[in-house]
Amino acid sequence: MKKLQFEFYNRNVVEVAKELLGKKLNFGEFSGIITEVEAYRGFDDEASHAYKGPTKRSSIMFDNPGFTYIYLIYGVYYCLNIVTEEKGSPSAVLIRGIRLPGINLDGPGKICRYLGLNNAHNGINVVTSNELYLTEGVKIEGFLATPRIGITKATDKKWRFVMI
DNA sequence: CGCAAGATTATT
DNA sequence: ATAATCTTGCGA
Repeated sequence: MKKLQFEFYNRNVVEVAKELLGKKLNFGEFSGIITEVEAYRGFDDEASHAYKGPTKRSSIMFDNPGFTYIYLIYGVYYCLNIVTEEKGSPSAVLIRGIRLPGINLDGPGKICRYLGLNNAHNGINVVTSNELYLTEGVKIEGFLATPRIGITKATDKKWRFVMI
């Protein structure tokens, strides 16, 4: 199946987040439908890792779209993001939920634990990689927009999107 | 150099 | 409600 191209990711992060719902996430032998995402954008979003400018961890969010951003949270769980928007415009979509045949994964930590994603998979180009990439998935009925989970700042932004 | 807080989850 | 557990980021 054809991979989602550079142009898909090179757009407003909120738009990309919404459209990622129903898309298929392929990693090795795994292939699951994305059911829940959150958008994070630098500069005007206090909850973003990129809010205070590029750092060692968040600098990839400032770079080209279509790359993975994987980080360790609370020293315990990894979270998978896809970088969006043009170089210099920090933003990323956090993958919070996917559905595999026979199993439902809700929560970014569970996804990475189940799939075996870790910092070795940080910075993968999902447009060209054959190990980790996204393809067209299912047509969705619709989605809900809610405040994001697990953050203490910018909770007024409804940038969490859940597939119905 | 030291320390507090963090885009989470399982358990009490 | 809280522990687990470590990297980042900020202050001294």
